[in-house]
Parts: sequence; structure tokens; C-alpha cells
Amino acid sequence: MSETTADLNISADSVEASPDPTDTRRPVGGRTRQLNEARILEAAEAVFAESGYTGASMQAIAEKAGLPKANLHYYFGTKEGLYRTLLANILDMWVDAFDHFRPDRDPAEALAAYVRDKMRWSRTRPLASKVFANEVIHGAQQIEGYLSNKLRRRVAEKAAVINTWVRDGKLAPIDPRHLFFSLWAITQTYADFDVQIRAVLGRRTLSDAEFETATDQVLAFVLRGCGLTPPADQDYRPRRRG
Amino acid sequence: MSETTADLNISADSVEASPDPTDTRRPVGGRTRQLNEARILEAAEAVFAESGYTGASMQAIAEKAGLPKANLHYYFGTKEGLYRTLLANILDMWVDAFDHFRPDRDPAEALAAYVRDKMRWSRTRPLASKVFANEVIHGAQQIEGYLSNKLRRRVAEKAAVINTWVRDGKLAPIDPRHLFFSLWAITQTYADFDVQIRAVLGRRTLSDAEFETATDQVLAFVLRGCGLTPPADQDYRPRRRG
DNA sequence: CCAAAACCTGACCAATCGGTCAAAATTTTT
DNA sequence: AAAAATTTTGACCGATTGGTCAGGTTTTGG
Repeated sequence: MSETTADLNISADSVEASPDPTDTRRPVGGRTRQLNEARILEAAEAVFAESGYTGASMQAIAEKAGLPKANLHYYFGTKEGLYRTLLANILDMWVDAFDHFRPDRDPAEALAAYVRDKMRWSRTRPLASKVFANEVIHGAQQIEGYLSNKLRRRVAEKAAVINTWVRDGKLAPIDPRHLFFSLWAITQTYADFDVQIRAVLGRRTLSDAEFETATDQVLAFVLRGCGLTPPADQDYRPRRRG
Repeated sequence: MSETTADLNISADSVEASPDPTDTRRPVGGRTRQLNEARILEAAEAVFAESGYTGASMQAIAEKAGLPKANLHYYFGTKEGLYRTLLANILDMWVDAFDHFRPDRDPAEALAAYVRDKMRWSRTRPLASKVFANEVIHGAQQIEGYLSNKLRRRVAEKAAVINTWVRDGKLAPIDPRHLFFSLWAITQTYADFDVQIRAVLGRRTLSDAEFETATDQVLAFVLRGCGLTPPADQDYRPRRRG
């Protein structure tokens, strides 16, 4: 397996492994290496998102990256190694959004900031979201450790914060963990199920304005769902059919 | 292609094709045929849900069904034919839940019935949900027609009903289509992302009681999100950590 | 400028894939 | 019971898969 293959079981514990003397990893430097690995990972994200893990072929990724197939194996060893590295990159960017939930912050503000972050993520990195969704749907074998360790702890930590808000009467009585499940589902559906959404809306693509509308709708729904009042009534009003 | 392969482009229009004299399909009878097709479809649902379309092999489906591979091709022609038939079966069961949204019905009751139906579906047919999710995430090439025709029309039809409720002040100002996106996402996540949910909750499996809790949480969240009052405050109360 | 390290890649391999087919076995119809 | 229709199945096919490797080229550091 490649030297750069991420070990999700380690990173999942948010415990950096102590320096291993037998670690043969080259220093992550190497301009060429960094450039090519980035190109390969970008291509891999697109192909894995489109075709799933098994459906994605190293050949297809290589072509999209503009490199010969053997080159991919040189940098990442195996297909699984490349896939795991990609997943690790995605998860790293993922966790930070939790930081909005702090005890001293206004619940409505925290929720709004979190939802907006997640919606922006669905808008700008839909492929990453699809790779993650595909992984979880098919059993999450590669990120089992992350889910039941790092993510689980992080959710428990933030659930405690939300529970204090509930206790103080700032929020409707809610199980924070199920709240998170709903928040994830609602926001990520705009990335994962974009085809369905566009089909139902009758649009080939969603403009920035349309996606803002979606975000406003989601936000208002979530805030009301938590027993809060959306900042201002949306200017949305149903129109009678001509 | 097999005679029993569903033509999703036709069924998607909810227009039954007029009897075609050149139609060479055998009468769907044949006890053996019906039995074996059912066995194969059940096995296919499990394998497609677990491995996705490309990841699923006819060999794996055959083994799960307890039949030789050539037998599958005899009944369904190609892998794509089997897959499309399976999808058609799933979609057929799907659409009916919409019927809860009727102008004369109480909005809270209609929403509650719909959510409960969808949650029950996630509980009893999680594999079907996963097959559908996988299909949509990877482009929905096989059900494009269904999404942009039958589903789109059905949503527009029910969106009109919900709009009247909004106009009458029975519901908070909501874009019904985005409401549907959220409802689908929230309920289906309990099937599609079950691994993640169980990991976060720290449970190997969810008992019926735990799933009822989830349903209650989702229902209360949705009703509040629509500007309605949940039937009774849940007995949920956050407990301080020992 | 030169040696060593890093990088590149065409050619090749065993395994698995979806699909075919002829011939045998079974069931249904007459 | 004979004939026809349906079902079963092992063997086989070309294509594609992930992965390997030897031997080349390029880059880097002293």
C-alpha cells in the first residue's frame, strides 16, 4: 500500500500517532508529487461521485487526470488507497462546521450559521458529498471507525450544548442527535439528489438565486422546527395558477 | 431485452400503452416464472442495495437467489433489464403515499400520515430505498423520465393543495416543493444512512421502540417546521450526564 | 557536473465481468 | 402418450478490471 494512504482508523481517533521510526514515508514535499496527487484526487472525486467505488475504474480516473494509469498506482498504491485518501480529505473538511455550536452563542444564530455552511458545502462541493453518501449507503466499510469514534464523540459533545438550550427553554424539546440527522439529510440532499430536485423543479441547472431561495426555505423550516422564529418572513407567496 | 423488462419511459408517463398487436410478451402467468422472478428480484434488491449497480454482479445475485446465473438472463435478459424491472417495482409502491395530501383534509393530519408512511417505509424496505438513492446519486439515468414526468406532475399537483393551506393561513409560508425535498431527505435518511445513524447513536441495531422515538422526533420537527403544533409535547427531556 | 533519488509508463497478467448458446430436462397442452 | 412449450444449466467468449514491473526519463542535491 502506498506511503501516503490515509489510515482512517488512526485519523478517526483524532489522536495523532506518535512518530514511528519505521515510518518510511517520504517527506510530503516534492512539488511534482503534490501537484500530481492533487490532480489525481480531483479526478478521483469526480469519477467516484459519478460511478461509485466499484463502478469507478482506475483507467477512467487516469484519463480524467491526464495521466497514465500506472502513475496513479505509483502515488497511491491501490484503488482502495486512493479512495481512502480521498475520503480522509473530505472528512477533514467536514468536521469543522460543528464549531458553530457553542454554549454562549445564540441558538438561532448557531443553527443558521451551521445550516448555511452545510448548504454552501452542498453547492460548492457536491461531488465530495456524493462520494461520502455513496460510501455510507453501501455500508461505510472504509469509514466505520470515523463514524463510531470521532463523529460520534463530536455529536455527543455538541448534543450536550443543544441540550442546555433546550433546558433553558430556548429551543423546543428536541433530541439533538435526531436533529443532526435531519440537518444533514436536508442540506446534503441538495448535493446528493440534485438530479431529482432539478427534475421536480423543471430546471436544467439551479442559478445562484434559486439556490439562495432553497437555502432560505431550508433555514426557515429548520428554525421553526426547533421552535424558533425565522429572522423575517420570507417574501415567498404562493401564486394562483394563471 | 427480456419480455418482462419494465419500460420506465412508458410507466413514467402514467399512461398505459394501448395494446400492441406486435407485443410478443407471454401472459405474465406461469407459476414457475412468477416464483423465480420474485426470488431473483428479492436477491437483486439486496445485492444492488449493498453494492450499487456496477458493483453488483449477476453471479452474486444468482447465488443469493439460489439459481444458476444463466437462469437470471433467461428471465430478465440483461443486467440492466433486471435492474430496471426492480426500479419500476420500487417506484410503483412509492407514489401512493402522496394521496394523503387532499384539500379537504387537515394539514397536520395529512403531514403526519405522510411522514409516518415514509418512516415506516424506511423501516420495512430499507434496501429498496438504498437502491433508489444509489440510482439518483449517480445520475438517475434509468429513471430520468419518471422524475421529470410522473413525479414532477405529482409534486406539482400536491404542491397546489399545500399552497391553498398556506393561503388560508393554516401553514407557515412555505414553498411546497422544497418542503417535499426536506420530507424525503429526513425520512429516507433513516434507511439510506442507517449505518451512520446507528454509529452515532452507538447501537448495533435499532429496536422498534427506538425507531418509534425517531419517528416522533421527525414528526414533531416537521410539524413545527410547517408552523403547526405537534399533537402533544413529547415526553423527551434531556438528562444531565451522570 | 554527476550520482542518487524521484518520477514515468508501455506492456503484460490473472481474475472477473456480462452475456451467449446448444442441448438436456421438465412441464403443459393436446 | 405424444407434441409443444417452457425451463434449466454448464461451458464458453471477448472485454475489462486492478495491479505489476522492468527499464526508461527527469529532477534534485552536493
